[in-house]
Amino acid sequence: MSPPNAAHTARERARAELTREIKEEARRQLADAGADALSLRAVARSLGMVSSALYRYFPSRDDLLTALIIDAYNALGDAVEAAAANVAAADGRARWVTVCHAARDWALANPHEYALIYGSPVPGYRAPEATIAPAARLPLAFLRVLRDAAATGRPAAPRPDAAPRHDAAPRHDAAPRHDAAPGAGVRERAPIGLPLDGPLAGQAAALAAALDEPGAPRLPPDALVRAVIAWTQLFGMVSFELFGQFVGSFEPADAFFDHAVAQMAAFVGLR
Amino acid sequence: MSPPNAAHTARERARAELTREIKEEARRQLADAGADALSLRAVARSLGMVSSALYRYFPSRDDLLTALIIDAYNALGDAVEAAAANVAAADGRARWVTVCHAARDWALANPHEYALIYGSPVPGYRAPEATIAPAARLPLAFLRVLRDAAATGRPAAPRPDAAPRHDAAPRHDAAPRHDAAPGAGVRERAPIGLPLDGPLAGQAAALAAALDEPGAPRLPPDALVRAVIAWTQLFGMVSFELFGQFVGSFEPADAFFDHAVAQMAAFVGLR
DNA sequence: TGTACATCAGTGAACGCGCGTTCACTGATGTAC
DNA sequence: TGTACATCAGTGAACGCGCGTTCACTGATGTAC
Repeated sequence: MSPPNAAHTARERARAELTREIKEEARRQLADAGADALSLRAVARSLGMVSSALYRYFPSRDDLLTALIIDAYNALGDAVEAAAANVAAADGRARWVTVCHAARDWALANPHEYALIYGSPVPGYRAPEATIAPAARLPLAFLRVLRDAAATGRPAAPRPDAAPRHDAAPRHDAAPRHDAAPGAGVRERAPIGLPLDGPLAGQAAALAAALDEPGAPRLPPDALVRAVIAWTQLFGMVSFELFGQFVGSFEPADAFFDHAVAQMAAFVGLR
Repeated sequence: MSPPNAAHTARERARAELTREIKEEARRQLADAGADALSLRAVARSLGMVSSALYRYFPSRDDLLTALIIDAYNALGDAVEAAAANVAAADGRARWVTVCHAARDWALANPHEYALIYGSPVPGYRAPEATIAPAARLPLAFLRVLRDAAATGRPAAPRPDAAPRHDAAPRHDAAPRHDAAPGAGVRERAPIGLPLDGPLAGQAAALAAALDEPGAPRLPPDALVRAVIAWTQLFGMVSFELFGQFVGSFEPADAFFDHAVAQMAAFVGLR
């Protein structure tokens, strides 16, 4: 017997295959001309079909877009989670660096899919609920790095903002990293630093509670805020790089990115 | 006699007026449907003209887009420079905060123009050279804040990453800020912190040299890199806020933004 | 101040294009008995 | 194993739409003498 949820009949296999091919071709067109230029007719043409045939697979252009968006979030989520899995949980800093690079690498390799999910919204398109969970995978992966480091690593020194040891900024290569100082970890709470004031403290506490997972320690609100700051920083950099704001300054941006990621690691308390 | 460069004849006045009106209407359509949906025909229709008449003012759709992009960069540049001018040069931290808020305010008030210049590139559109100078105004304004603070302010304490004093994150309001600690300034160079490694040090030094202005002290490469990191951070946050990535977490983002700006101020050495 | 000519703004029709979506249809694949 | 019917994929034509751009034109505004 074939695997449980697999398609059995020729029809089902053909359908799954063609659905995949349609999305592939659509992604190719995305890369050529951007999301707004994505056209059902052009996709159908490339596949040697008549445009109306696509309606057997996606009820409308927006549904195809939604599928691409979900796929993109999942591809990025896969990349980041796989990267995190390659580094020991206790080695928070190395894991952080690896995960940041995985996100950037994916974005550079798939610039139009990146633009689709992190660029300006497609006019007239409203993202449905189904995109929320895949979209959350990346930020959750980042938080997990912090949480794991806090749970398994050695607590960091009391001065969170003090300079990390003088080492070269991490090289960016494919090999998994296990070369950071053993026992590096995340501090449990920032003893020094800007305190969270009124409304932010409330938002952060609520979000931390919403992110509770059974068995895992709750992230301190301060750490959560720092993580979100780092998250925005990461995507600010990637967007600038991809969308051309670095032209004439830090381009190529590899060295800048390495350095900024190291700074961020210190900022979120990983050392 | 009328002012030197003013239009004299009725024709010239009418032309200037209509050019302005076309751009205004185009901006309105931008706000409705985004850059890709910007249509010469729709603009003409709204103005009660025939579409071909627009070609007397802009030789093509792309030229109209370019004009909007340049206007947007200049509007943002105006907003930021005006904000900076409202705070004493020596009060680096207050000036930094003000300038960051001015940028965010402009973006929130003009989301589609923001998307036009800081969002995903419009497919098929290649920004001409004429956009470079207006685009540089904002980063230059930020650097000027640092430079002025370094030149006129009191040098900061030796521990750059140490916590600033425990004050509430700055409130975000329209009034110019003069309430920060007198004599606050920027440190001349980060005595502690991640050093710049090979390629980055070279890039940063070259960029610092390229930014030289007669009479002004050259920014240390380390400070320049920190400033650029802060710049990407700022626009990462604004983009996330505008493009909807904060939905369900730090929304509204005011408190988060205030806090992050304060952290950034510390990061770039302003206190 | 008046006239003759040049410049320019705006018109209206047209070209050629591509789009998303609907619909009645044909023929192949799958299912129940 | 064979037959009758239901399901589904893909076709081809059509609807109605909007777009950017070109072109010959009319009539108003500006300029030189």
